[in-house]
Amino acid sequence: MNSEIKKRVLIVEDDKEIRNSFMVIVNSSSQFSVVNGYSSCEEAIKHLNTDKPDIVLMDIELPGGMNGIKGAKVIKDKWPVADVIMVTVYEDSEMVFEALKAGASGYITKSANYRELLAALEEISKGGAPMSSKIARLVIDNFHVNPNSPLTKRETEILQLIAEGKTYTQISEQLFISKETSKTHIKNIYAKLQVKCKSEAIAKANLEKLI
Amino acid sequence: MNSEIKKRVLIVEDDKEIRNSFMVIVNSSSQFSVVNGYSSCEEAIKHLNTDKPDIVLMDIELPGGMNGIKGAKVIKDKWPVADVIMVTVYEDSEMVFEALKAGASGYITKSANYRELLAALEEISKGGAPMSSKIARLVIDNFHVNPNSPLTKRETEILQLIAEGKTYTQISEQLFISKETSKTHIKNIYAKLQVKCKSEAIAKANLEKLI
DNA sequence: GGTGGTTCCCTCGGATTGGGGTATTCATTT
DNA sequence: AAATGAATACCCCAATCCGAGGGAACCACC
Repeated sequence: MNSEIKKRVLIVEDDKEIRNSFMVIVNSSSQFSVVNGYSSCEEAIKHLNTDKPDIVLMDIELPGGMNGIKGAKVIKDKWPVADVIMVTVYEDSEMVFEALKAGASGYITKSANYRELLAALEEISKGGAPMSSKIARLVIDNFHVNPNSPLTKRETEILQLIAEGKTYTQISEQLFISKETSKTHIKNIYAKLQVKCKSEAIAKANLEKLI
Repeated sequence: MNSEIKKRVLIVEDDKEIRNSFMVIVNSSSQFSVVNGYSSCEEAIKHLNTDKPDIVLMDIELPGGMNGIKGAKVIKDKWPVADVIMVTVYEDSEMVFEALKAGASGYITKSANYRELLAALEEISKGGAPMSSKIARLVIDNFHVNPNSPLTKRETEILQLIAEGKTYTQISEQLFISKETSKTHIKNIYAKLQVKCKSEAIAKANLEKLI
């Protein structure tokens, strides 16, 4: 394959050994080539316009001012065409979701061998989202709504409308019921969720995936 | 491998040919065996307690009263230990998310050959979430927040609090600003999003992934 | 016949909301 | 030096929304 059309890979990783190891692996491929490697996000961000990466391998646990999450956000902001793959030692649930929100499209561990690393690059190149089984399941499970909701169908329906910020009046209009009925339902929701205002109800509903 | 510890696979698929083909493939594996195959969710649900499936292969486009989405919901409700894999011809975005919300843990196409089908079963057995590259990316992209938000940092922060149902007063207390300042920010948010109440703001924010 | 879900009604006062202005400070940009 | 954008703060005002307290009817499913 001609080097002109090789995908440009940028590596941000503070551990020099890992960084070099990743560089060697990536450069060994006919499809990818490393355009640069940095030990901090700040440096990487400075040279985005000249590095022009297609793919960024971003360490999450970075020393100094900017961690990988924030780094991914800035990079996606300044150079949106790049696909970001997070590289981490932990598969911590909270961190995964923060990284995804920040714009990451893949998630691999530092223990990845050359096969896994190249597979991830290939996967993201063809429009996929490389990640481990565990993380895939984590992400998918995050969509599941709680099947053990204490709320009735109608109450859930109304809770959804509350989540959209609808007022009593709007809810009653939308569901073709009286305003008083909406209020009754909401009172029952409050009792079941043990909350005392819309705010708390929505917060609790999101927490327990009731909607 | 002893048949006693084979994973019990249930197939719900109205097309007899596909159903039989899937049955043969699954039974050819040493790890899995088909406990039953039905052409409708209703039938499958009736026999859940005797079929005791570990994995359910569920067709989405099912004729009659109950489609696969609703079917998955009921099955996860009545037999929660089962992992549900949706089987479909389309990779329609809306349908994917509905299926995931309903409790599905995997998503494969009907065009899957025996390798792909068995790979999906193995993947879900080891706690993963089998899906195509395209769907993985769809799901991951769904987490990304819009980097082109018209809102400032502070406004986004306040919008998040509104989404939690907080009132002006609560917001001002939490951010250590005056109540009037919260109002000013919210007025600006309304102007930028072209909405005129909290409800619409939240709905629009969710739609455009502003938070 | 009971239970649970959904519907409807009443009263009440205090808090919240949204719309209209204006203004200061600070940092960045031009 | 001027301008812009962001964040902060204050004023007035009317509408309504909210949460809490009751009671009650209808229907479907056990």
